[in-house]
Amino acid sequence: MKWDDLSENYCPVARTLSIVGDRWTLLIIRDCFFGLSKFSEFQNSLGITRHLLSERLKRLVEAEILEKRQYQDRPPRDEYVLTARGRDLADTLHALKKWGRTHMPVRRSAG
Amino acid sequence: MKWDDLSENYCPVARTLSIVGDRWTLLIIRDCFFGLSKFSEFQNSLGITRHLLSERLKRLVEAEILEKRQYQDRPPRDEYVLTARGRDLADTLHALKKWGRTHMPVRRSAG
DNA sequence: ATTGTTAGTTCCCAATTAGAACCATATCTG
DNA sequence: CAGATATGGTTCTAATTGGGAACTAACAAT
Repeated sequence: MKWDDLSENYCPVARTLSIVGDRWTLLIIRDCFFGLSKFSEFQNSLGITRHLLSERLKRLVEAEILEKRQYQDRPPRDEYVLTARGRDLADTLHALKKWGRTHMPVRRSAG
Repeated sequence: MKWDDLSENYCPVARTLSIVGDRWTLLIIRDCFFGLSKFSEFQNSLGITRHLLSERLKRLVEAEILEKRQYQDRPPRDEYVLTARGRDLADTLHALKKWGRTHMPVRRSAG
């Protein structure tokens, strides 16, 4: 199956998943909602390899979910920030959060 | 990264994604909401290989999102139906659907 | 000039996925 | 009963994707 084909699927769930349906993407977007924006911040937060992070960020920029912005000149530094489209994924993240809290509570050791 | 480790993550989004965050799982669950329940129904709907479908269904049963039920004796036939836990993923699917409709509309040919 | 930092890219090996073939159980046809 | 068909898988091999380390580039600090 080619996942890009899903972007033309009749089902809107499938179309959305063609962009955010892989293992890392929604975690990156979650981090954006937490205010992270720099390459190294994502990397430290997620433990993702630079290789994959680079690729995923590129896809998210192409999908106009993130916007790449140079925030300083010397040295040139970019940050990745949510677009309006990206911010609209808040509902999805809230739903995932709610399900996790309800159905996968963390048992924490006493104390 | 071992995705099973995510199930212990402090973040409920990450915990949820440890189960449903791969490429096929949410599409299978979507099909369950549409009323599909048999192995071959999922296979025809998704174009997934039997191998992967088998593996994903097993994981979903282990995660108690689907329940495997024998619905006839001779020949023995099973169906996979959503549990209460599984039905609670409705919000997530609705959020994905809404985003897809809004941000990835299908351009259909005229007529 | 050397070291450090950020943001990547390249390379190679491991793990996952795809696709086809195979197997088990049971029904149907004759 | 033999042979064909259907469902629900498992097994095998090849291709794709992911992981991890090393390398590169631009610049700052010392």
